[in-house]
Amino acid sequence: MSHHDLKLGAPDCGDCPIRHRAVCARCESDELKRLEEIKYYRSFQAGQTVIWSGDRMDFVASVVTGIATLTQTMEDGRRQMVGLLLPSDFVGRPGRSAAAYDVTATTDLVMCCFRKKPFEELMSTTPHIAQRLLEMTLDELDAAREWMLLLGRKTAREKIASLLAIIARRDTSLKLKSAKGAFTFDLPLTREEMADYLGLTLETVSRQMSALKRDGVIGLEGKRHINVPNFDRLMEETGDDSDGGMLG
Amino acid sequence: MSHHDLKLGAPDCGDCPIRHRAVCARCESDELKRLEEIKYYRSFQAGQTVIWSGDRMDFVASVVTGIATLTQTMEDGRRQMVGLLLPSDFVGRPGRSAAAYDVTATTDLVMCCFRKKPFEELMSTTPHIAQRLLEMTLDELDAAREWMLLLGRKTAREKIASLLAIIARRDTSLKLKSAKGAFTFDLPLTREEMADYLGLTLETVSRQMSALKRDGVIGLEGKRHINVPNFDRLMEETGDDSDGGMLG
DNA sequence: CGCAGAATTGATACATCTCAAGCTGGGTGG
DNA sequence: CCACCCAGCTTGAGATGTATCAATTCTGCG
Repeated sequence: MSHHDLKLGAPDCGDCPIRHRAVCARCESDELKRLEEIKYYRSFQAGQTVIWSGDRMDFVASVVTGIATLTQTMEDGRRQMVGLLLPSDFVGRPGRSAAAYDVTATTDLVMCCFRKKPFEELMSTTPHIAQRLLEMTLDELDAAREWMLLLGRKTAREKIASLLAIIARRDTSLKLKSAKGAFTFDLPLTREEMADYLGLTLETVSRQMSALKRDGVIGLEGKRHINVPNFDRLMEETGDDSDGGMLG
Repeated sequence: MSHHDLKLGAPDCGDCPIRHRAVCARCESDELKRLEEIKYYRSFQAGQTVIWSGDRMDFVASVVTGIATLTQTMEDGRRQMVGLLLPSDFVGRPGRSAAAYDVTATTDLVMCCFRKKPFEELMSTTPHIAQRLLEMTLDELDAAREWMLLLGRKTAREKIASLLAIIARRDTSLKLKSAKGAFTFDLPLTREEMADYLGLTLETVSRQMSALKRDGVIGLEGKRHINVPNFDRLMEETGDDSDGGMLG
């Protein structure tokens, strides 16, 4: 364990910022207590690898703060991001001993880890964890299918617009939003990471970002700070249905 | 309900060909009994739509025999397949009232349907169903991520080879296989459906099929009957790691 | 100041798409 | 039983979007 990968005394679940959205969301206080016994925090610096595909993985975890990515790499180096993990998202698969993907911290990252064995035992005895995990997994599957449409059928411009909309929407659901109008956020990804998310090259990402700026869809301050004068305009560029598709 | 969409008296779960792989795989006989009370069979002809995206969906179901697809369609008609449902696969999401995707029978299809409300109640009381559904959903998520790599980074030739390998492998896991060597199967998809799966046009699919035939990777008898003289050769064309990635 | 990583921009190559013209095989009606 | 028909498929020629290769230009930081 390097000094960049710190195991920390974990704070109380009661104070946890993701308490109500993570895999533990539905737990009663006695269940929470049992989780606390098997949990520990780990921190990673931006750019650090959390785990390599194929490595033994003896824990599962929730992202507490920061952003991590799941990527697959082909033998010749082609890379595709297959997961973007935000606070409260879950990493690892109960019942699997090796990591299936590379997990990387793209920002400074704090994870709440559970030793896998006891976590699995806990899962089989307390339905609340399994229920919540099922719900989260179904949500991820829906997101993956949306992503497949993007990868298979959208143009480069639509892909960029879609990614910006996804990040903007997430940010907006946390912070408050100036109704309907302009707002602002920071890109948590480099151009190359955006390219890996979208199935493009970083040059194409750069060109399309410039094009969206030239056309007034977005504004750029520095490389990472984006402002969107008109969210509806951005949405038009994504190619998606206007009504966000109510799934109930 | 048209005469092509028949509701049938459902046979006994004991005789069910997917009993050991479907969502009911882990159920005890008393749980099975309760499932039997809320289940009914429906049949569809090849080409029929099971349900349209956005429609009210008051059941969930398992595919018993045949093949169905999930597809998303953009306003201008671009289509992307996001799921390929084989016998024992599950359709529908507990806790959601509307279908999120178009579901279509690509072959004649028999589904074992459960009324959604009672199914959800059953799920919350019997952990075996939820456990199995979680496992199946995690498998689907892995498959979706594999698919994302295909869509984002593989060439047309690699996409075709990958799809053929997937179908071949599935067929082989059912039927017996002539060890390592040549074998044979039927494509359950039209060229257009293959294109929708792979994020290509049907012309590109056709050209690459011809190229793989010319290069001796596959043989074609008619349009749909494929034979693979050397499975390893086909695998080399997929671009995937040689060792099938042990996930344990 | 000046270096290094990140990003932009340009010129060209190439894979796939698009549009268009035939082919093929299985089913149907005369 | 044959001719026709039509959906599914193949093949061709040319257009186009994105990748590739190659310079620059930013930006933050030691």
